[in-house]
Amino acid sequence: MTASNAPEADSTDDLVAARRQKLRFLKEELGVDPYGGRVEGISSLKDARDAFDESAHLALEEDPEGEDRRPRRLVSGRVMQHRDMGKLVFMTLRDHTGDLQVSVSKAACDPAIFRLAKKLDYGDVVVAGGPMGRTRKGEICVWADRVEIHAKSLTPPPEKWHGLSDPEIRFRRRYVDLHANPEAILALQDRSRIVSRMRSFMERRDFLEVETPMMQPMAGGAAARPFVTHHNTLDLDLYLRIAPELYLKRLLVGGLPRVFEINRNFRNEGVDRSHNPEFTALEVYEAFGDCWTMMELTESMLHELAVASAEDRRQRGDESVGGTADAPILPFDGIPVDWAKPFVRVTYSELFTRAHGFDLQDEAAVRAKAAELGIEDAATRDHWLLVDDLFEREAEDLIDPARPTFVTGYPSAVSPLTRPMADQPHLCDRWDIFVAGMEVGPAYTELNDPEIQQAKFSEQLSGADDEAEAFRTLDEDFLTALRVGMPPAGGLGIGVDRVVMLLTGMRTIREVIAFPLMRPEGGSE
RNA sequence: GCCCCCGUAGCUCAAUCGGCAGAGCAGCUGACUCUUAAUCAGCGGGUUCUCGGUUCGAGUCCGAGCGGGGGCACCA
Repeated sequence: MTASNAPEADSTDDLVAARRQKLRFLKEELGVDPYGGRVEGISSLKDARDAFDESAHLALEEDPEGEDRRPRRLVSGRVMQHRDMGKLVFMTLRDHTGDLQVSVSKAACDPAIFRLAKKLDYGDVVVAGGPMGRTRKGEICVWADRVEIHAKSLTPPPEKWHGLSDPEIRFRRRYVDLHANPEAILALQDRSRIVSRMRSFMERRDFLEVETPMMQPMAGGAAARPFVTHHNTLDLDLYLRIAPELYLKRLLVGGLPRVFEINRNFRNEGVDRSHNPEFTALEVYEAFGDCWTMMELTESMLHELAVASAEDRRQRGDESVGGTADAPILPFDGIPVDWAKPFVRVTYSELFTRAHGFDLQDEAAVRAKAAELGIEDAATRDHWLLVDDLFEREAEDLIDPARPTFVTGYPSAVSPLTRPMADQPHLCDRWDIFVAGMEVGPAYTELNDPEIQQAKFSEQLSGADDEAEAFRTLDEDFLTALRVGMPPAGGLGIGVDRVVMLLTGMRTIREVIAFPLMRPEGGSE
């Protein structure tokens, strides 16, 4: 790592220098603190706009000498536009609720205030107060007699018309993106609302929210590569969790019959449009339930969330929302996703047969097809693993992307924590829900027989390659817990980020995560 | 990890066949009491991602690296 933290000489310097010059002017000429302080009684820009009173405005128009009944508001925001007309300054402020114009007339305010208003830059954080009125062109605005700067922006902002579109800068400097692109802040507000409704739904169903370890001595509950970290004083390697499952089940053993957790999982895998290395999952366990009670719960919850999101979006004038109040259609990546109940249900084996023309139990046909598709070890690998390969390659594509779809009855071989079906043990009581081509989450009738569980763990370990073996170890304590006795249960995992994508129409997972992972800039070693 | 594409002013983008690196916005100076991407007059602004190569000459061609986008793989 060599030298230069020093800013390089480019035109940024000139732009910053101009702003520093104004900073000095504010301090020395106007005697104001350009970094402000506490302010009481600030209205959001939306509330201020809503407070505008047409009759009070008109009354004053007709009789300028009469009583001014216009409501006064104090607002704050970032300067997004600034038009200096000489003795009249117009600026547009932006906050988390939208934009509002502030108009400053030389005749109507203190000379020092007017000098400050003229000197403001795009990006400055200001507070302005005055009566709510209209301009001659009809624009609702604050006719400000109070203007203060509360944070001088030293950094030149993005271009006002085209804005900031370079995804590299958008996600690296999200704080700029969020005020430059109103959709960005909307996505995070929508996310918050969706998660809050999820939580409220689970609480209404009498589930208890819990928090289980994110740092685990063994990374269990899923087959994914974990991140490794280290505890110094204990001299202990720890894994960032890949799933909370094994701990939530311990709580079932302990006697909490309905638990859920909304929190981060970490998987050391590739990054793409629908995968961020840390992602938020809703995980649910219900004693004496099964994957079918989880199906009802999931359908009701997602439907409720979709209805609420559609309503939010309609209210803000989003014309892309279709369908009816109870059966909204929310477009995602060009697909009009229809959230009407009931969602589609289809069995794994039916989809398989439709895709390939033979039954998934027909081992010879499966091996032949796998060989034809060039799948490795088509002759020797486990039949059911090949089945799942074939399923993922062809059968998933047959699911209607415009309808939330439950695919039921997965092979037991790919679901080691799931109870096999009594009448056909090669399949198990598990489903996955797909929406718009994305896997949103699976649910299971959980395995609570410690003997079968132990056998399945061992089987899975023996099939692991060297790399997998390095972090997949048998969780003895979990088996001990099962031997204490876990009630039969239904379990569910939902990818929260993906649900938010679907309900907000955001095409990439990064849009719905405040700070998605980016490789560090100028990354030498 | 693999394949394809991209990286030019603060931002959004041009630059013909390899021939003096440009525009709009923003910035600076000035004018303007009703603007809405305000307008008008004038002025500045570049390591063309980095390093190396080919060439009389490289933003442009070649190689390597860094970063980004898309796809594949990985991902119960």
